[in-house]
Amino acid sequence: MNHGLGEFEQLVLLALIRLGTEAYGVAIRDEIEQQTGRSVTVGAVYTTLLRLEDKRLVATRLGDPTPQRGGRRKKYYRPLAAGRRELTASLNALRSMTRGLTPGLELP
Amino acid sequence: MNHGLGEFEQLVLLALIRLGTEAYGVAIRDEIEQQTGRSVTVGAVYTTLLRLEDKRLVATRLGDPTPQRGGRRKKYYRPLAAGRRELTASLNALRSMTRGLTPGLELP
DNA sequence: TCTATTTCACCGACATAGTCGGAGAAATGG
DNA sequence: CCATTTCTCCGACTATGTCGGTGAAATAGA
Repeated sequence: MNHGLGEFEQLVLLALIRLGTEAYGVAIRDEIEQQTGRSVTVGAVYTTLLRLEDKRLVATRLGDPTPQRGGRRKKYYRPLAAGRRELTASLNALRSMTRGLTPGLELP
Repeated sequence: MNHGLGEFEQLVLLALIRLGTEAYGVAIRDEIEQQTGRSVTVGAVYTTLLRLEDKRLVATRLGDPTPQRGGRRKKYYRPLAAGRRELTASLNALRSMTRGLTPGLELP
């Protein structure tokens, strides 16, 4: 029986939600770096995305080539209902565990 | 180069903080089960605790035998400064990523 | 005392998640 | 066409997560 999502899986899922229709590999990497300040390689992102897809937590659609040098077709990712549910469950677990703790630790 | 804490490591660290001076194997397991509703084996807890100790994120002290049947000596765990720092960093990353999202996802 | 029973700590083995470097597919500009 | 850019994905390895089970103390009660 499988338990929750790993920490990085959570971050990737959250990036998908933040980016909406513009969520593809490189943008996801950038979003996580921007928001968390920690450096991330695209490779790590794609591997995680692949696994989330295997688990049917995210789905993809292909975009059109963009009119710019190297503008290869992008592959856009979006969370499925199951993915959102898992994410919510993971975050709720943390919320429960942090409830009542000193600010800075508590996840409001 | 190693990045943050895994999800379960976060939960264990949080349980240590919640339990204060009463944090030992079984109590930690129970606390996580109580708060998150998900079932956890003691083995999983001890393995994680061992690894956190290797990484110098937690320290231990031995208690006295308690006056009850089977009241074997407990081993109490407490987070070290480095452990609290790592935990805070992980939680802050999630806070940043959830900021601005619909309630239920956002970690206040 | 000695044995059954309870409470714990920890090991061994395997499954899942995280990380990175680099290969290689498509697209355009010259 | 060929160099260059943007992007996807593979292969290999490390780190985390999980569980079943072993066995060390400790006490209750025969």
